[in-house]
Parts: sequence; structure tokens; C-alpha cells
Amino acid sequence: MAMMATRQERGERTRGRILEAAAGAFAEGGYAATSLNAIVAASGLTKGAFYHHFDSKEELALAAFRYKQEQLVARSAAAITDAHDAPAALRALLCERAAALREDPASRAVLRLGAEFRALASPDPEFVGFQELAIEMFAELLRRGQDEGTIRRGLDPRATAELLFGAIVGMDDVWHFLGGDDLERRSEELVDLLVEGLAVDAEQRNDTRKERR
Amino acid sequence: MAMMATRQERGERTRGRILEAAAGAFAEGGYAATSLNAIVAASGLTKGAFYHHFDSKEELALAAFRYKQEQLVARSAAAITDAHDAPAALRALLCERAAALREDPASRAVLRLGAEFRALASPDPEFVGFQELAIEMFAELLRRGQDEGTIRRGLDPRATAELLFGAIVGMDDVWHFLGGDDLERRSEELVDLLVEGLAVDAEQRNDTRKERR
DNA sequence: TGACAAATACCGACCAGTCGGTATCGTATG
DNA sequence: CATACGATACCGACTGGTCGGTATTTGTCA
Repeated sequence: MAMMATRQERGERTRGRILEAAAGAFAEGGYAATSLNAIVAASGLTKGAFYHHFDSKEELALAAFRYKQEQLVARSAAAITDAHDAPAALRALLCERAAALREDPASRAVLRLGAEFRALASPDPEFVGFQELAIEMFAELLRRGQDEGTIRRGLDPRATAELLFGAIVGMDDVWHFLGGDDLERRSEELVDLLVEGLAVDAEQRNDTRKERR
Repeated sequence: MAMMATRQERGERTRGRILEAAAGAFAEGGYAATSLNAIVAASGLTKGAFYHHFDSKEELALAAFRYKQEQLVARSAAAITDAHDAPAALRALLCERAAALREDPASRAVLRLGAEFRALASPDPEFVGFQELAIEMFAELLRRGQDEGTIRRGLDPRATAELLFGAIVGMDDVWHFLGGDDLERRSEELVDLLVEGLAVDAEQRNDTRKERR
């Protein structure tokens, strides 16, 4: 013990604990059904500590959303850096997002909170921005692929990006509920399906990242 | 109006009004964030009337879920009766579900409630059954298509059905939030993409229901 | 360095308000 | 008249949020 370093560090650590507990609690249960007391209890702290770091439950939720969203985006960005064409990058991105949601239950907070905040009174512009960011990652890849000639033209990249984004959300949602075995393999199978449907050439559909033909 | 016919009819009408109001309220806001008072106010009735017809908020939500789900399934079933092969039926089914969600905001209650109930303490078997039913409609079509030879083999029908189900949910979710123009056309475009990716032959991908070639 | 004061991190009892749910009552219909 | 239906008044539990207080650092000046 006793390694409680500087006061600022300690504060940030506490803030982080709250954020992590909140993300976990929101992920299962959603915003409205999760009480502050539950979050505070899960974090091992108190309401006083909470209101020292955050102004309101809503601000906490936004912060937790942003917190997990940033993790997801960072992981996703890392996953696509070494893909040499758009289909490969798309595949990596889809797999990565699915894996992240599978492995870190708290990640689902961004889904739950995202869905719930849209119905909220405050259309926080920053929140919308984050949502946009995730979708635009897909759209950007699709546009790049269309330029490269590796992704079918004639599809609106933006609309298709929304489909992909939604498909991951939906898949995760269904799987989280239904469970089932070997989600990783099944996930890859379906990512294949999506990517192959998008890739430009049917003849090479069995392997978008190889040079067969 | 004085056309208040028999007492039983009147009761059923009241029950229906509550159900409809509840579905609408749950659709925007979700279960936990929607108060009984709000539902009762929206229906133009009172708490007394509500508790005369339902035992609890949870029972109401289940009933509303079931109510809208039955409507969706009925519409969907009607939409696929005159499709002559599996890809066409899939296309019709996807379009129909997307259209239903687009046109009747209260339909989204089945999505919202579905997502929220999974996290609930009570894993109501009947609810699970309804969820299964919707997914199995897709799975059944896929299996049929694989038998016909019109749908690619090698894909687990069940897993793929979950993807399609999830994709619709996700699309609806994103669109309902982001809005945008001409959702109907964009929706069809993306349905094309999904169905073509599933259909057996790449050469005829531009029109799965025609005999080009 | 030591002591004292200001600032910070945190605590937990508490508040007003809202929730789901109940008990009771009026009323119209059969 | 009896009773199904719906309205009203109300309850205790619990919610998000507040507040006065305490423990621990940090800054400062001898």
C-alpha cells in the first residue's frame, strides 16, 4: 500500500474507478434502470465522492460513454493500420469491434447508452459527434475502397457504413442475449459474409485479401 | 358518442388504448424511463383503469411487447407468402420489417423492450419465445433457400438469421436517430446488398429475382 | 525543518420529489 | 340491486441530488 502518490493521481484513479463501475453497470441495465447508489456501491466509494467528481448522473453517463467509446475507437484504429486494402481493413475493423464487445462487457455501455441517449431530452452535440465518428470510420474505408476499386461502386458509403455499424450492434445484442457457442468463429463467418458482399469481385470472394486469380 | 356497446367491448377497447399508449411510450424512452403515470396520461385514462386491466408495469410491458410483436409477425408473414424463392422472400421480409418500423413508431417498442428485458431479472420464457420466433423466420427462409439451391451453403442459417435480425435492428436504430432523407430507397439498397451477398450466384447478383443470363 | 492554514478528496445522513402499487369510492350498466 | 369499470386519494420505497463535516495533502512562513 502507501503508494498513493500525488493527490491529483489519487483523484484521477478514483474518477477512473467510478467510470469503470458506471460503464459496467450501464452496460447491463441501461441508464434509467441503473441507480447512482448501485454505481457508487460497485465502485466501493460513496455518493459524496461521486458528486465530487461529476455534476450529475447524466454527465457521468456521457463521460462513461465517451470513456468506453474512446477505448473502442483506439482499438479499432490500431486494428486497421496494417491492412493493405479496404476489404481487409473492413474485415479487421468489424472483427475488432465484435471482439471488443465480446471481451469487455463494459464496452456494451456505449451501445446501451447510445441507444438510450437518443431518446433523451438533451441532444448533446458531443455525444452525437462520437456516434458519428464510429460510423465515419466505416464510411471512410468504404470510400477508400471505392477509389481503390476494391469495393463495389453504386453503394452509398454513408448508408452502408450505417448498416455495418448497425449490424455489429445488432449481432452483439442478439448474441449477448442468446449466448451460444463459439461466438468468435461465427462472428468471423458473418464478417466474411458482409465483406464479401461489399468487395468488388465475385470471383475472388473466397479470399478478399489474397491474390488468387 | 354513446356507441359504447356492451360492457365487455368497452373494457377491451380500454385495454387496447392502454396497450397502444404503452407501446408508443416504451418505444421512445424504453421501459425503465417510462413511468406508469406517463402511460396512463397518454392513454387518457387513469391508474385505476390501468390496474383494473393489468397487474403490474412489467406485465404491461410484456403485453405491449407481445402485442406489437404479433402485429410485426403478421405483417411479415403476409409479405412473404407470394415470394417464389427464398431470396425474394428474404428481400420481402427484410423490406417489410424495415417498413413497419419506419411507419409505426410504436413498433420500435419491441426493439426497445426486447433489448431491455434481456437484462431483466425475469427471463420470461414466453418473451424469449417471441424473440426466437422473429429470428427463426429468417433462419427458416435461409434453410429453405439452401435446399432450393438459391442460398449459399456453408453458412450457418441460424447464425446468419441472427445477423439479419440484428442488422435490421441496427439499421432502424441508427436511422431513427440520425434521420436522413429517403430512408425507404436507402433501405432497399441495403436489403439488396444483404440478399445478394447471401444468394448463391455472383453472376446474377444484379437481380436475384430475374432470369438474366 | 516544523507548525499552521488553506485546499482538496471524500464521507454519509439527509432532502424533496417521483416511482409503482393499493385502498376506496362513484357510477353506469346489465 | 349488484357488479364491472374506471376515477381519486394516498402509501412507502427509493431516486437523484445536497450539505455539513472529516481526513489527508499541499503551500507557506518561521
